[in-house]
Amino acid sequence: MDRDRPAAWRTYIEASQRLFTRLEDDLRAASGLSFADYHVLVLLSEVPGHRLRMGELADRLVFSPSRLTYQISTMQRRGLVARQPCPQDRRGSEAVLTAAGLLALREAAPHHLHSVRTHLMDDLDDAEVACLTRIFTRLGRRLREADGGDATLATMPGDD
Amino acid sequence: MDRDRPAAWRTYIEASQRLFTRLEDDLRAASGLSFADYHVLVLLSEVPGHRLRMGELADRLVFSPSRLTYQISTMQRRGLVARQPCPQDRRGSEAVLTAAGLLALREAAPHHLHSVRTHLMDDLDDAEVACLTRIFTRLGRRLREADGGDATLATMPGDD
DNA sequence: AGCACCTACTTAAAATTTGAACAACAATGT
DNA sequence: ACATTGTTGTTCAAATTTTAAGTAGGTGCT
Repeated sequence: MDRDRPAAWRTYIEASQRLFTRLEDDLRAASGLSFADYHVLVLLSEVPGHRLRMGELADRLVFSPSRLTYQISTMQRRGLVARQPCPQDRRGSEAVLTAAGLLALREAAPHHLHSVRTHLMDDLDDAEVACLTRIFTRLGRRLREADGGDATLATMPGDD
Repeated sequence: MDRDRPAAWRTYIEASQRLFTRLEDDLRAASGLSFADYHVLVLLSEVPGHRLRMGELADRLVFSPSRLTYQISTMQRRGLVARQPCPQDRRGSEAVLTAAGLLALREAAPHHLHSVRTHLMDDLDDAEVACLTRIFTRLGRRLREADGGDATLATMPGDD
């Protein structure tokens, strides 16, 4: 079984790549939103006040700070979000969901969810969904922890 | 259970993003290769003659043609691959693995595999690996079919 | 207060990716 | 042979992303 693990990894990464590409194409065609746009809107819509600090948003999106700056700037130009100075900390700013942004999300969500169902979920039985959730919940938790704490790769075994 | 499926999807995509970022950082630190570089080297190393047509390589990498052109150009500059005209079809060219490229791969592989084990595989039990493989093998097959024959070929039971 | 050092975000320049247009060739029909 | 259409890969400009500085606030120490 141990020899199958590299194969498992490659299967996973290639199919994921294809899936992301496909879902992004669908989303863009249906709503004009990129994947990143959509995720920003979802995250903001879920949070009280519909606003998040830039840094917090970057963490959740797994984006670099400057990438988020650019991302929010373009969304701001399109009226999907606004940028406001943070009251507590005058260094910071917050991204705030606008009415137009919320509307765009409400418009796009059903298409996107349908797309996710079609391309991924409908093909999975309940046990597989459970397994997927379990694996990636655990993985996500571990990686988030590692990002904060000691992240170094353990010593290399001299295997070849 | 149906309400958990969007959550499952988001868990999966966020953890995947973190994982890819992490593995790429490790790979780059250990070998100076990007994820794309590494993947190109792996694909070429596995194929007879260590050469692939540009189009074929692009398909397997899930890259656009022009992105592959750029990717191969940079690898060519670094001596990891060479570009040769295709004998059968004078329109085409092939990417060929060089000795230096093969060496770079042999050098990088153990680090990378160790990284994959550390960040993903060691955390999964056998049942989870099996589940992961099953899900993404099926998904990959379905998406490849969808990408190719839009209407007529999609429903054909392909013999591979 | 004054000063060294963080932190949060932005900006600027370089690298990468995309998308449309292109050139070279192959395949097909006349 | 010759025009017609489809493939294969490249090129160029524009959009996106990364990397490296820069800016403006905060924090803590004396």
